[in-house]
Amino acid sequence: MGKCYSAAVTTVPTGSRARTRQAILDAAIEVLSRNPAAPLGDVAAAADVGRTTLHRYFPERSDLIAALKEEAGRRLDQAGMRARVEEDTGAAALRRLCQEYFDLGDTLSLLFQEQVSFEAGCDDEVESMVRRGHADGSIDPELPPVWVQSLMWSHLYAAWSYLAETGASRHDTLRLLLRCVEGAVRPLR
Amino acid sequence: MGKCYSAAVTTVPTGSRARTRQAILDAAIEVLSRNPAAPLGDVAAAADVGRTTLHRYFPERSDLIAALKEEAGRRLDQAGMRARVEEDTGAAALRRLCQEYFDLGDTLSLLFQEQVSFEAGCDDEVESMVRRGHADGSIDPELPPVWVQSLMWSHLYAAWSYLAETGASRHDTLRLLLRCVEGAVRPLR
DNA sequence: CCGTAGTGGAACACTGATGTTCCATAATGG
DNA sequence: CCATTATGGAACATCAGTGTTCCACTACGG
Repeated sequence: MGKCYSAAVTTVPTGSRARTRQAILDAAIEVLSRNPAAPLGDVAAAADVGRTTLHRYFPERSDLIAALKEEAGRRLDQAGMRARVEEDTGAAALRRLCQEYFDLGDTLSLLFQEQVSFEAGCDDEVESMVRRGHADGSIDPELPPVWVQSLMWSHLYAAWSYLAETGASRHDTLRLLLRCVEGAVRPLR
Repeated sequence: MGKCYSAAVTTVPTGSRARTRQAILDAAIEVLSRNPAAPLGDVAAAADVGRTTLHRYFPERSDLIAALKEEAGRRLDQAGMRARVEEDTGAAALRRLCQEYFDLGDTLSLLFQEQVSFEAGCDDEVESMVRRGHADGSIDPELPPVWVQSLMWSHLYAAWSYLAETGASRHDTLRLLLRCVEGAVRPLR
């Protein structure tokens, strides 16, 4: 909000354009995360813009989807950065990554609903994180990196749906999430 | 397959009708589990029937969906029966339940894709199973039953997507699944 | 105060999915 | 072998979402 882009030389959004564009993207994330087949009119309404305007920014639905993937990818990357996955034990890093992803909220739901494959997320870093966990004994060596990744996403999904179903607090849900991921990946004894 | 219904008095499927109907349902599960928005023509094609025939059995799309929910619910129930969730420790029962659900295959994917809420599954039995686990020390009492249920589903999702992504063997995937559910729910020490 | 950028609304053509009707063709059972 | 039953295909009207065009309105900066 209120972020001010210094005008670039190329055809880059002036203040107002950027704001509208962002409003549309935010609305799209919110609406399409609940129903991936929602009509564009609904997105426009949620963004508080006319359908015409939406088409002005994203001529075709696929353009919007593409921009959405990009946006989600960006947020995912940022979350990955914040988690500093290369520090500490593998399990501790995984814990931080889960927390950061958890905080993404609707963006997360979008990733589940749409086909935005999770490969988007920095695959390699996660893999090396898991391998480090294997080595330092914080992650069971029997669990392949890809599996751990799959596991993390599914736990995030669990947490998200638990939140939606029970109306539990974000805080408690996060605790359960981290507690169970920890238990799932650590060596059995 | 080959199940023979004794002709009832009311308008009940004769042999052939039942078979066609079932073929359509099976195809619908397969097709719609991959793309919930797939056109009915695709379902008909997968079932090796004309679109006309499909409409003869399910006049509207919503009718097909309803029948699908019913079918999925039935299979879910059967799986629940087979798991005998009221026997053994809570964790052992949970383990069996996971395995039975895992074996449902496409039906499972359908449950994820469609909005067929998981409440369909025998909620109460699962809850008492978890409570039993709390009591017998095989499931961490800090984990609410609904959370455990959420967790189970998400692990099943993880397993399914892992299978799809990596082409790992069903057997190995199941092992990972059970291993991690076990670790996730058992008391920390 | 005027010009421009950004916008919204109405109207339109187009497309793909849907649901219906009608008819011709197997298959099935008595 | 004939009547019933189940089916597939073609043609059709309908509908919702999409993408486009055009015009009017507003805000804002020079």
